[in-house]
Amino acid sequence: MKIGAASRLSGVNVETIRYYEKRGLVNEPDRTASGRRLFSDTLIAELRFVRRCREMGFAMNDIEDILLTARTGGTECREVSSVGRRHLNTVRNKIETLKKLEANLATLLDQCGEDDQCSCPMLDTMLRDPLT
Amino acid sequence: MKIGAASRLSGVNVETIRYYEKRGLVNEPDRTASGRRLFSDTLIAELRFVRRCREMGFAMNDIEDILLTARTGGTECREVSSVGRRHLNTVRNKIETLKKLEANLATLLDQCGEDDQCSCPMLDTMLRDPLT
DNA sequence: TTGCATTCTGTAGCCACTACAGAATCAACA
DNA sequence: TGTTGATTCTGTAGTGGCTACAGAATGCAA
Repeated sequence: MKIGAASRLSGVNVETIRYYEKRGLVNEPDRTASGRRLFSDTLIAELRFVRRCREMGFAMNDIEDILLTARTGGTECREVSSVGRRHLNTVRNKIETLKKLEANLATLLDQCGEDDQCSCPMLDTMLRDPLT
Repeated sequence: MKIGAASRLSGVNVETIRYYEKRGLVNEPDRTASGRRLFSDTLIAELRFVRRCREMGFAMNDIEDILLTARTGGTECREVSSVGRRHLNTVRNKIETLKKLEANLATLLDQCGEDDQCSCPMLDTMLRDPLT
């Protein structure tokens, strides 16, 4: 099938598919005589897999590693799950950072309240105090 | 003071200071006869403010808006705090997204366990199932 | 055959920096 | 005064993960 159908089936944007190909993330598809890409079911599955990994927040390098592992040595669990655990850590750290940020922001906004003040406590604080 | 000292005092990287200037985020500093930048205390304060906003995750456009408001009309609370509330929403959404992601990842990794399997459940799942 | 949809390649833009190259200037010391 | 090393200067290119074009070619239906 051609790239439009591949895009619909895999959920990956047409431009993004070409980008993945150029980046060497997925294999190059065959071509028609006139140069149009022809996608096999295998390739579609790979695209879908990449999309899911991206939705899980994996970096392209990680996905590349996983795909290489999957293509060459079968699906070696230890290899793959170590990438996964590393990523899970990153995600948890991000959540922690964002939670602190949320708390800080909420505190600042609380000071602002509803009233129509001339000077903004949030602005004042950020101009003056060190924040955690 | 020169850019190195300004960087130490404001906590903003030297290259980043020049970048902010080029972007028009902060005002252009005076120069020595030989072209070196000379930073006033006001400019240092502005840089520090920008750093704090960035640490809170504000986008440069938002910071630009806030600084413009602060420079022209004083510190109008409504203006500033609406930017703040918008940003707080963004942060909360991000946290929610990441939490779902964390749950998904943890589930997948649980299936993998400690054993030395030949096929990886995490990989299998991502190749096959739609994820929430 | 006309006209629209799809696809092609290649390039540039997004964000918020960071990392250089290569030149100039400055400050301290012999 | 000469020299060394630190700092600063401008400008450009790279990062990640796309997205958005331009301009050409091809495919397909009325």
